[in-house]
Amino acid sequence: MLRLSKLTDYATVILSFMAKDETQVYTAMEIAATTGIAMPTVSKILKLLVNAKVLISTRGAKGGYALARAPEKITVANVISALEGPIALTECSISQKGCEQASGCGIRSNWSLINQTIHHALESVTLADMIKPATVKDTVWNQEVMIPVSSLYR
Amino acid sequence: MLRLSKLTDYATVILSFMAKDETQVYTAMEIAATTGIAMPTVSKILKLLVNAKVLISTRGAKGGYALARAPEKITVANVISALEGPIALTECSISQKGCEQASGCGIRSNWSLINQTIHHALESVTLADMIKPATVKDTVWNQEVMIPVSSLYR
DNA sequence: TTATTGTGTACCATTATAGTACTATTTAAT
DNA sequence: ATTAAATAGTACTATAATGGTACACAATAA
Repeated sequence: MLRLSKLTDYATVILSFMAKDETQVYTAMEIAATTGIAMPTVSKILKLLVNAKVLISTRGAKGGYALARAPEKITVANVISALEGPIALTECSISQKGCEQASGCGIRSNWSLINQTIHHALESVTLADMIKPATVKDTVWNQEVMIPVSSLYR
Repeated sequence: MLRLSKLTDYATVILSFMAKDETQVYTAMEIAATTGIAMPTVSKILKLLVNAKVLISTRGAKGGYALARAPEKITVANVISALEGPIALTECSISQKGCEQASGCGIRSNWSLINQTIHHALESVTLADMIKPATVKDTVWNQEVMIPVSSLYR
């Protein structure tokens, strides 16, 4: 099904909430209460997003989390790789060890092209796009977004 | 990691082997022997590919499997959905049940755009592309393939 | 009629995921 | 200083998904 993990899904919900006021500092508890996601789970996700530098945290009393940069600069690819590690479809796109299929492994380099295409697609959508009303009109999606595949080689 | 299952990976190996002679009928055993994938696993994958109409099978003695159509007409999206069901990133892109996040679910329709983009990317690559030598030169990838996102709404 | 080959379903073991718990660390307020 | 409010990090557990296997059934050619 080519699915994302539930945690990644939650992360987008959390981030889209936080993006409503991009400079405000939210505590994990606030976020849990507003989104309806269980507190420990929220906490786990926030930690991962901090490690990936999508969020910044301040510890101690009056601490909390805030976006590390403007929603326009946070891509879906950022979020996914924060939660799930490198974006790649097949095992051997990440590590090559022990991949010795007897036949037909000129495939690999072609997979990597597909990976890049998808990665590119995911990088072209930002958090700002995601919180726009979905009226399709005047979203970035409506402006003939084109993906020049050759640009992947640069 | 946005990963594909191992079975899907195997499927591409199997199909790229079969595409070498697109009209020949191969038995599951032959395929297992050539690819080095365990026979029962090969069999399972072949069954799924038949159900998805990527392969056709003939039963009985002298039976076996062959491509259902030319490699140019078999897309990566076909293969993935055969093995993993509908291509969609989030649960609620498939079934909507019980998705009542307290806040911020104008997101969903935007996810569906991303889904479509990725689906489109996967449909633009065929089995024929995958078995081409990976020399990048004169692959379809080198011809400024562009994906007009607005076309997704048609 | 028999050997060969695919079909379908059910099952099990292993792994990954989601979720939880707990301890340590940092900072603001008193 | 001390306390309370927060995040950080790590380790653990239960559940679900995945990969892989087994077996009875169906179809076809010789």
